Parts: sequence; C-alpha cells; structure tokens
Amino acid sequence: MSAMPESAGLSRSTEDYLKVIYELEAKGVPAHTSTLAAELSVAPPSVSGMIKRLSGSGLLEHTPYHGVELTSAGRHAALGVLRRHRVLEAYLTSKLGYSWDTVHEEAERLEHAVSDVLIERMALALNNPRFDPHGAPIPTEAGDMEEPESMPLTEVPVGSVALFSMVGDREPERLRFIESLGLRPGVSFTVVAKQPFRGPITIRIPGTAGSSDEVIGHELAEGLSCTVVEELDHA
Amino acid sequence: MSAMPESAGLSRSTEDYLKVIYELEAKGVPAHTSTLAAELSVAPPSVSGMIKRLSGSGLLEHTPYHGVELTSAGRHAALGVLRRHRVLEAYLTSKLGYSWDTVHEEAERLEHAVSDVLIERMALALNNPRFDPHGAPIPTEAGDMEEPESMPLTEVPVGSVALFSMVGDREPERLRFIESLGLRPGVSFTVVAKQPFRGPITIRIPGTAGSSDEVIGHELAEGLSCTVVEELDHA
DNA sequence: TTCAAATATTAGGCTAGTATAACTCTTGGT
DNA sequence: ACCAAGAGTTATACTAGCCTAATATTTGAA
Repeated sequence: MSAMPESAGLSRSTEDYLKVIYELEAKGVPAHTSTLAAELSVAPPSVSGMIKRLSGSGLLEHTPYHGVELTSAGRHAALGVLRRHRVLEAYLTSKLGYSWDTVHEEAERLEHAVSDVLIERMALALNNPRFDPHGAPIPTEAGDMEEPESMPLTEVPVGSVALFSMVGDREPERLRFIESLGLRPGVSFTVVAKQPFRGPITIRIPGTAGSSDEVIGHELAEGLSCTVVEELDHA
Repeated sequence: MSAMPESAGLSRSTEDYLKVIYELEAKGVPAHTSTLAAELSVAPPSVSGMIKRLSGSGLLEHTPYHGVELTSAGRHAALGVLRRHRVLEAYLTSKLGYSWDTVHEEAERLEHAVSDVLIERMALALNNPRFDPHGAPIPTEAGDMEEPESMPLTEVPVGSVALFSMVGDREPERLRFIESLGLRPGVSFTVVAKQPFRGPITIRIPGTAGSSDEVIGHELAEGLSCTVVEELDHA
C-alpha cells in the first residue's frame, strides 16, 4: 500500500464504473456484466473491455463468467466519487437553488471535475453535512460511510411509525411525485394499511393542520427507504 | 444558421483549443500551429489533426501552412467557455475562499463540466459580476465582451495616474508576487519613473499610511494591463 | 535569387472507450 | 443428465486524441 500513487487520476468513465459497482454491491446486487451494461447504458462487450482494464489496475477482482467485486483500492475510489457527488448535491441544493429532482444531473458531471480541495470547502460551508438532499449518507473524507439501517417502505409493518430516510436520485419525475405526497427525507409517518398481493400502502403524515393519508403504489414504495422509529403499537 | 444544433456538446479538448485560439486572436497574435502547440502543451502534429476536425465542424477557418481563424460559431463557443471560466473564478474566489493565484486551475477543469444553468445561478449569486478576480472582463450570457481599453504598464507614460486593470491568470507564482507589491485589479498608482533599455519601472501606490514606491522589472510590467486615468501632469 | 532553417503537414502507431457479430460458458427445465 | 437459452467473452472495427518520424512548404538571409 505504500507505493500506491493515491490519486491515480481516474477517467470519467472509470469513475462511473466504480461508482455503479459500489452502489450495486451496497444494495447486495451482484455486479454482473449485463447489469453493469444496463446501468451504464453501454453494450456488454464494452463492459468486458473496461473490466479488463480495471482489474488490470487493481481496482476490482474479476471472476470470468461471474461478476466483479471491488478491491479495497476500488472501493476507496468509489467512495471518493460518491462523496464528491453527494457533497455537490447538498451544496447546489442549499446554496444555489437547485431542487432535489434536478440536482443529480449537474452533480453527475461535476463529480468528475471538482478537486478534493473544493469539495472540502463546500462541505465546510455546509458544516459538514452527513446526508445529501435525497437522504443518502455522505462518505467522510477518510472514506467511511455509515449505511443507516433502513428497509423499503414495503417491509415496514402496519402500525409502525417510521422516518422516510432515502430515495434514489436518478428519476426527476419520480422525485417530483414523491415530493407532492409530502415526503422528503426526515419526514415521519405511520403505516396505516398495507394491501396484500403487492397492493398499495397507506401512510399517515402528521401535518400542521391535522394529518393527511396518502396511498402509495407497491412499486414506488419499494424504492423508498425508511427507518422504523416506533415498533407496532400493541393496541 | 437555423439548423445549427447550438449546444453541440464539445469535448474538453475542443473547448480548450477554441479558448486558446480566441485568447490569441484577442491579443492580436496569429494562431499558428506551433503557437497553439506551445500554448496547449501538445505536439504540433496533434494540433494539425485537431485543426482538421475543428474546421470540419465549422468552428474555424484553416489556411494550410498559415494560421487558423475562428468562425462566428467558433467564437461563440469560445466566449461560452470563457464566460464559464471567469464566472467560476469569481464565484470560487468570493464564495469559497479561493485566492486569485490558485483559482485558475480549479476553474480550468470545471469550465468543461458545469451547465449554463449553474453558471447563471453563480453569476446571479454574485450580482452578475463584469470582471473576474484578475480583472478580465466576463462575456455576457449573450456572448458580448467589453474589452476595456488598456495598455501594458510599460507603455504608460511617466507622470500618469493609472488603474491596474488586468493580469493573466495562469501563473500562481507571478500572481503572488504582484499581490505582494500591493497590486490588485482596481488599484490606482502613479508612474514615477521608467528606465530606458527595458529597464525597471517605478510606481507610487497611495496607501492608508502614506504612499509606497515599488520597482517593477520590464518583463513583469509587460504583463500588467493598465487603464490611464489621468494624463501626464504638465508640471 | 536561392537554399537552409523553421514551420506545417502527412504517415503511421498508441490508448481509451465505444460498437456489432460471432463464439463460448453456465445454468435451468425437463 | 442433457441441452437450449441466456449471459459473457473474444474478434474486429471505429473515433477522439495524443505521439514520433518523415515529408512538404514557406521564408529569410546571404
């Protein structure tokens, strides 16, 4: 680990691959060639080629015909990209008027161009935020990431009180709809009902003027991470 | 001009070439292959190749064995890059604590990644600044640039009062030295003496506690743009 | 006015990253 | 236990950009 040049100056493409692989691993999804190809919008052979280069650089481990796994160097680099992305999202949202549904795209391009110095200054200007506007945890400068223990809304038991903690940042349409329901990271709610057979879920969000009930489709609910605050009340 | 796709999505390299060509033209220096090669730190044949691509895209006019000239499309693109660069320098300096000698490098990378939306938000946050931290004029969103009438310090007559208006942004060392003399864009001074044979120039800078005289070498003085405020006083 | 030095271009090669077409490995259903 | 469908890889090719070496053009000085 001593002769490692640290900031190897990774290309934009390389950083994108590492970030996507990291995110898949974090979700427990194995990083197969076709998955990566779909995620990155490139053809599978392009992925095979890149995998060869990346494993040649020691950023990942490749078992041919099975998936890839990040090495610790690869994970470190991926966390760096993720920190840059999320600090950017936080900064652009709080200082430059971006909304949470449009900020992803801007951060996506800037994450490959900003220096670490700039990221630290942005983080400092925000008092070192721990979460981005979508509720995703921001890795520390050292490369630690506290993955909060959360579950999809679909798995929160009826009767529980939970906090809406996180949502993917890639689909503006979806984000705008979620926001229209009154959901933003940090909002708490009670699960009122869950229909079986992948049916909709009803939640109650307490507001200033009484509380409102919202009905959420199963598929959408699968993408909403929640942290349970209060177990099922034994009425 | 109607079927022009406007934002053609130029590559980083392309934008760098256009920017450098624009700057050379603005200085009245013909954009020859070897000049571009030196300016961009690439080999002359690389420039020939790029010139072929760029003139193929209608961004510049090439007269083989003589230089190139920007077309209006090329000039427009170059002014866009320049606006992004200078707004970034202004923003990073005033909002994120960058000093004028280090901000260039960061802006150099970001100028190729920021969207126009972000640039306009930064400009708005600064109340639409007209000059960057080095005194260079910022092109407007429409692509107009007011080149202030200025001359190198070496040409300001002895006895005149002038404003220090602008300096190149590429050399941190040089910028730190200039700053140590008390010179920043907007500072006014009187030319006290000029030695012949490319000798040093003495200027007097009024300060809070009396004024100080500074002696500046000819070569450095050639790079300092000044605006004469008060003609030679006929003592 | 001519020719050597300086400058520009072409020729040919390299890497990164992309693609398609063809071939190979793995795996699940019977 | 097999074998076809699906997934992965190799073969091949393209573009952008960069390089060095060789060639061509221009120009200035004798």
